Amino acid sequence: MTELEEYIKSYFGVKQTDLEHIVSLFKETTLKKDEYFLKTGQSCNKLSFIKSGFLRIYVTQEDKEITQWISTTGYFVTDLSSLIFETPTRWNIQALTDTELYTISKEDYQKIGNLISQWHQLEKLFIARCFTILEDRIFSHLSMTAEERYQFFFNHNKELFNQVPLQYIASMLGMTPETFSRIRKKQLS
Amino acid sequence: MTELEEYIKSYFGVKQTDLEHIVSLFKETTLKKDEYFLKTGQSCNKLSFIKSGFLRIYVTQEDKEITQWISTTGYFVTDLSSLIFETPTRWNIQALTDTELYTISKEDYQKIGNLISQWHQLEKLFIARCFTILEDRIFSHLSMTAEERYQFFFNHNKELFNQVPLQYIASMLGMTPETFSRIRKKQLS
DNA sequence: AAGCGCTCTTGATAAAAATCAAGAAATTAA
DNA sequence: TTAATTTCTTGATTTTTATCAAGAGCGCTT
Repeated sequence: MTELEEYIKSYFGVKQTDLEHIVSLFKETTLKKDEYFLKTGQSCNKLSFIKSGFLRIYVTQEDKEITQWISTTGYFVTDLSSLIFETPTRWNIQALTDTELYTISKEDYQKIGNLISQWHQLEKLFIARCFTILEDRIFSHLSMTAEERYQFFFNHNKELFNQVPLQYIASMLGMTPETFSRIRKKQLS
Repeated sequence: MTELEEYIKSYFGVKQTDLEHIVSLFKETTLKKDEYFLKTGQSCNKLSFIKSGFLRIYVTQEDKEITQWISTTGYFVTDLSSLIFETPTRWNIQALTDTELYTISKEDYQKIGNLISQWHQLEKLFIARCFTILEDRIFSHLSMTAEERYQFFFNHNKELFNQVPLQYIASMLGMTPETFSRIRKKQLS
């Protein structure tokens, strides 16, 4: 679980004994391609760190799917709102490829707070970071055209473009696959 | 400061002595119309609860202004990212009307954590709530047309429509004032 | 290798939204 | 109250994006 340790250490700088304790609560799990991590209506009862693979967060709305995000190696996946407030989730989270995860249950996750004094502080920082990412995303919708959103996302996530179906990236950027394809053609030439 | 007390009590359910302590750290402040709460590039060093009035959060970009949000009575105003990570803010926050606030400095705010054991836990919940709101907003951009966003926002924030310039609401919903005006005309008839 | 399903591309067309420009309407100031 | 300023509306036009439809490319399976 070196990657997970590295992540927690670098982001949260907890001391070694706490770090080991936290990491020990995560178990290795896997998902086969197309299996679900979470389904609409369920309450999210786990948090996972992605060791390898891709997961797509989406909803189905009137016969079409809207992809909210694609998560991959080195990031966490969960439904924060559902995990924290114990509400039913709106999202489906499905594996786009075979996926390896380090997973902690909600119960164990909640226990950490009792064992490590600064945990809520760290959690706060983690959620605040997620908040900041969303804030940037909203701003991109208020201030950029589809083409600009494409360009910006491409510059920051080149790898993704040859590893997952492009239609999902189109959706998460708020455009149709056709528009995505036309913009892409322009950028390539 | 009854409103502020009510808010903290109902959202965070802290015990009475803690509640009084927290509230005592807030000071009454005011802003005249058009004065700034925060300006682009500054580090946000305060958190305020709005007693009365309206504040607009916006940025200037290539000669035009993009409004990110309008905050009003009964809500908090700050730049969370800047407050927590001590980074320079991208936003301007300006009073749209004369405004009364209950304001706590970053220093005092940070002190609460040392004095009230569950504070970070409560902070976490607060930020998670903000996260959820942004998540909904992104989803509205991925799944709704300008007209649908108008309708949805109108249904949930009717009051705002006759209290602040509509161009700002247009901008925060991601459309031009002209488009906003045309949609509005349709909805009125 | 042929057939199937899925993804991506392309073209034609329609719809949505932005832009530009002018003028009302409403607010604020003199 | 009138003038000045700001905000909102309207129309004409352009640009952007979505929709619809068809076909190309590609990997899988058998």
